[in-house]
Amino acid sequence: MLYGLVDANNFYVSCERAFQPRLEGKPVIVLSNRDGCIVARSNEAKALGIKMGKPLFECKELIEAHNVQVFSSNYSLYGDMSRRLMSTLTHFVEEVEVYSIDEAFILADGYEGVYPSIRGLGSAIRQTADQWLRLPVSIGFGLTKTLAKVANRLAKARPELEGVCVLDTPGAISQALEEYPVGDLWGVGGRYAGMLKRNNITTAAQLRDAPDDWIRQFMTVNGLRLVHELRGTPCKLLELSQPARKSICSEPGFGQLVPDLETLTDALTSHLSRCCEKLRKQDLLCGSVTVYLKTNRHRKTPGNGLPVKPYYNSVTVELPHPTSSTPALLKYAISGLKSIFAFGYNYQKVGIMLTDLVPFHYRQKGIFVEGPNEKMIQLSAVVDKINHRYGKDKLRLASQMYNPDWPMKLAYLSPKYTTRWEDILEVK
DNA sequence: TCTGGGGTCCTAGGACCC
DNA sequence: TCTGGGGTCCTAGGACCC
Repeated sequence: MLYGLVDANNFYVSCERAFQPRLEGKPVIVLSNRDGCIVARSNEAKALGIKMGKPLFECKELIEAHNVQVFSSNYSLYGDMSRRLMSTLTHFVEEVEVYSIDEAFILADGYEGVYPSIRGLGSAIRQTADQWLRLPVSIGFGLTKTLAKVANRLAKARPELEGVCVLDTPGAISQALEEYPVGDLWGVGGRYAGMLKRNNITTAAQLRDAPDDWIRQFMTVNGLRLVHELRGTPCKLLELSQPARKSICSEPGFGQLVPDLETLTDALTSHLSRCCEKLRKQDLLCGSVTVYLKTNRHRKTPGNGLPVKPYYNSVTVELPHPTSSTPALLKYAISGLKSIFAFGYNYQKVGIMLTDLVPFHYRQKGIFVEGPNEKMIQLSAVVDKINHRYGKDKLRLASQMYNPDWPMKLAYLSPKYTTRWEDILEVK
């Protein structure tokens, strides 16, 4: 039995390319929400030295000099392509864990009769993803999820493997781990990588051979699980059903600095509406709401170079009973915002987080307080339906002003090829 | 002289993931 | 001028209980 990790290469870029073949072979990048940072790059863009997470404006010159093709995030398209990719996988294996928008773990077991080898299974998946979706994917197989991750990265890095890497023998595993930088392991971020380096651990093999007590002490039980997985003992199993969400949040920036409570309330209403839609879509109720407010930490005062008066504050308001009604939650959110608002700052973000989530069917009426207002919840569901049909925010609360001056930065958006009738390609 | 020994719950902070 | 937006898990320490 082997774990497999199927990962779409440069996923967002590949989604754009699937519908615009002229982008093949050219440097392409995709931006974060509101066109702020670079979140996906084609191999050609990577080769130019365009870094992940860099703000767009810092790369302007490089982009113009090399005619890099730029796209805003088109989540309708990426989400739909992701769903199609995951459903393609179920044609090959029974057990699929959707791990992220572009990755899935699979369990490859008992397919020897169908495919000549595990490599054969991998190649078949790759070929089908290309044929059905025009998505390039890489596949790694290993004794554990962590080893499958390692194999996946090798499949991407070594062209001679043709997108499929199998680590199923002690020799192959050891050799791979001896050359594998410890910082590239799943579960080792910048902090741990630095700490490990100071202790002369630079390869995955050295980490695998470190004493358990030491790992436990400095990397907690998560580190210990990682080490056991490297040794071939599965500690992270396939999660076939999506675990219930524990929180839902929204904290997009404004794209400009905001000093007044009125505009903050407007933004808060908009974020909350978004969160509540997610909440209802997942059939959940929310028991408490946290609001936070912050200034821009990047902004510096000219002259001394110190950050402009920073401010951060947050407040959590518990609801008398869980609800998913937008107006009901908004009342508490706005009272929270008022309690932490301070004059004299230019705010960059107002964020909102819904926590204490419970499934809708758990709702119960309190003994001394009224239960969730069923009519208000039904009303919100109707609003969702109407907005789904006629467009985002067609129906909205009055405190969410309609402000056409706000620059909605999505300058490079591609059509929603697969989810909007008007955007479907025509074949002539 | 000698000053108990269990628990639970909550929060903040730190690490990580895509 | 312009700097992403979601999530998860673990631990230590404090408050409180009997």
